[in-house]
Amino acid sequence: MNVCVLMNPSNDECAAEILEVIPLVMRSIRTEMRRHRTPDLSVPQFRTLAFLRKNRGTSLSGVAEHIGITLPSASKIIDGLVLRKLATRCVSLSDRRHVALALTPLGSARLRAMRKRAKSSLTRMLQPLSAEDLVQIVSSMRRLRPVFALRTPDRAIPHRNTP
Amino acid sequence: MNVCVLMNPSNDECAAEILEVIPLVMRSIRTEMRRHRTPDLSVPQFRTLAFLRKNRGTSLSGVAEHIGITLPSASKIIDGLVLRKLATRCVSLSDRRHVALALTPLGSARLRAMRKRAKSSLTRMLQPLSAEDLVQIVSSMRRLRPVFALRTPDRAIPHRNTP
DNA sequence: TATTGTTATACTCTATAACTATA
DNA sequence: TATAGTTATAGAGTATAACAATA
Repeated sequence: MNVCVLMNPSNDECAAEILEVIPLVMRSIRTEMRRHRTPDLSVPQFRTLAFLRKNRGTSLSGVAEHIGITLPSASKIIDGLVLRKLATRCVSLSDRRHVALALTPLGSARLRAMRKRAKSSLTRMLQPLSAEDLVQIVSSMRRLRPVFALRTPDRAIPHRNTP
Repeated sequence: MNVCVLMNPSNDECAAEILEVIPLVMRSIRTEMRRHRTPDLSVPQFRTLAFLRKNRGTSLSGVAEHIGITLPSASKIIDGLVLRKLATRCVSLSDRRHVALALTPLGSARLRAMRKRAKSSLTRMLQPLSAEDLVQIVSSMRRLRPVFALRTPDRAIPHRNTP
C-alpha cells in the first residue's frame, strides 16, 4: 500500500508529506542558526542578507516581496541589521521615497560564516543518506523551488492585499 | 555542469539546496495558516495539536521534545491552546508532577479543518508538477523525515542542554 | 492622488533564569 | 536531591492601522 502510494502519489498525498516533513527540517535549520552564543542571525535576517547580497541597492519593497513579509516587518528587520552594522540604508538618489539597501563588509562576512555553518550542520545530518538519496533530494528541491519561489499567481505579496 | 551536479551531488550541495528551498516552502505554509481571519492556528500550535492527537495524554515534556522547544515555550503554547478550548491540561494521576494533555473535540475539529486547508493550498500549488515530480518529492520527503525527526544523537532537546 | 516607507500597537514564539511542587 | 512544570523577563518576527514624505 505504501508502495502503491509511492508509485503514484497524488498532489494531495504529496502535500501531506510536505506538511509533515518541511517543518521538521525547518526547525533544524532554525535551531542551528540560534545555536552559538554570539547573537547570530535569525532565519529572516539570514534570508534578508542573502537577498541583499544578490540585489545590492534593492529597496525595502524588494526585500518585503522577496522574503514574503509586509513592509513594516521588513522595515523592522532592516532596523536590526543596520543597528548591528550588517547592512546600510540610504535614501535613494533617484526617488527619495525609496531606500537603497546594501550589505556592509561585516554583513557579507557574517552571511558567509553563517551559511557555512548552517550548511555544514546540514551536511553532517545528511551523512546517513546514500548517494541515491541525495540525488532524489536535490532533484526534488529543484522541482519545488520554482513552485514556491515568489510571485505565484494568487498569493503574491500575501499579507498586504488580502482583506 | 548542472547536470553533473545532479548526477552526483555531495552532501554539501544537497545541504545548500535545502537551505534555499525549505524556507521558501515553509513561508508558504505559514502564510496559508495565517490567511483566514478567524484567528487560526500558528504552525507551532498546529504541530502541537497534531502531536496531541497522536499521543493523547502525553506530558508537557513529551510535547517539548517532539516539537523541539523548551519546557517554558511548550507551556506557553499549551496555555494558548487551553485558553482557546482546543486542548485540556490536567494533573496526572500517577505522578502529580506531570500534566496530562489532550485534545478537546473542538481542538480535534480545528486541527482537521486546518490540515485540510493547508493541504489543499499545497495541493493547488503543486498543480503544475508532473507525476514524476510528485514521485520524486514524496520519495525525498520520506528520506528526509527520519534524518530530521527528533532525537538525532547530538542535538536532541536542542535548546535545553547546550551551554 | 498614489507610492514608499515608518511608527504605534499588539500578539505569538522563543529563550534563560528563578521558582514551586512532587517524588 | 532530582524531576516536571510554571512564572518572570526579554527579544525577535509578524501583522494591521495610522501616519509622513515624496512623486
